[in-house]
Amino acid sequence: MTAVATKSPPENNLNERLAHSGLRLTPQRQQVHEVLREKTDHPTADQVFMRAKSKMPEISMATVYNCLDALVQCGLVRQVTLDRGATRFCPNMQDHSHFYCDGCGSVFDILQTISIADADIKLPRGFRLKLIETNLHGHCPDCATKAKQP
Amino acid sequence: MTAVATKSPPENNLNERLAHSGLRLTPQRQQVHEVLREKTDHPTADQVFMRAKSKMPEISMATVYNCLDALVQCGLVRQVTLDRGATRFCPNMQDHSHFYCDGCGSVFDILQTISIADADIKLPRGFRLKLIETNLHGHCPDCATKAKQP
DNA sequence: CTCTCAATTTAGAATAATTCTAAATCTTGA
DNA sequence: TCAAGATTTAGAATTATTCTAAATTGAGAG
Repeated sequence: MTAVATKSPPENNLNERLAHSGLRLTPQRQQVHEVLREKTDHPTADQVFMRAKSKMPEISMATVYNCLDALVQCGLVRQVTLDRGATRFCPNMQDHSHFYCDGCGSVFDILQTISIADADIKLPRGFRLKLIETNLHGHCPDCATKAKQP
Repeated sequence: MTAVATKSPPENNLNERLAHSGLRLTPQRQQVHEVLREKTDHPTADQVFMRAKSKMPEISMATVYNCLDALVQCGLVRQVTLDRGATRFCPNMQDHSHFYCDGCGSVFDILQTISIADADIKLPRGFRLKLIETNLHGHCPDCATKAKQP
């Protein structure tokens, strides 16, 4: 459902969203947000740290975690936990799911997904459903080929 | 799809499944499997370790991880990663999903789910889909109530 | 404009989760 | 009975995340 989400305004959106959650717009939060939007390859906190650091050398790991948490809290970033490894972060808030390759661990964006409306999930009384996270597991083309003729 | 999974035979199933993946049945693997079936509350590796240890005091953490990996590999146990915390383990292989409360972090089993067939996910050429993991996020009844009047 | 307060950032220590290592033990099949 | 390979073990090592306390920042009051 939900036709194409209202095109998210570029950057000013950030300030608004933060404010709405009672958070301030800081250069660090801006930087972290930018890093995520620049390359949407589901980086880990550590990768975000390194990328942000190249632009803003004094930024610290703790701040990166703080910023990521702030962005998640105000709904601009999603956390993606697919396996035992580090959590990844995704700035795409449009409905989409992730394909995780059990072979090589790569993550692929899959635009198709299952919306809350379509799913028609019936929860016990009192539960408030906010988000359905759909993770697809299997083999990517490369690993699927390798698996056939080892 | 897949009508009710063939009722899994009690324990002998374990040997069969392990063998099928070229793995041996060991007392430790048996114990870990038992621990998981005893209380299906999605324990972390550490919790499994403690429970197994109470029955088999010499078992080590490394072995617990080994056993869990073996059980996952041969399809008797599912890994559940819902947040930044430790991975949880679930011995219920029937289709079901997990509800994760963003408020208190509790995990609830939700029997309803979306099967591969129902979802009708269209993947790019070459991808092999093995499993759809559906994680529901939101607030459990307790936390939903608290959120209303803070 | 200056002061104060609360929010935020920072470095580094601390903790938690997971993996690795090398030696000991066990199992299986020849 | 033996050899080879699988498995377990303790503990070290690594990785991921959180915590702490001090320094910095920015907004609003006066």
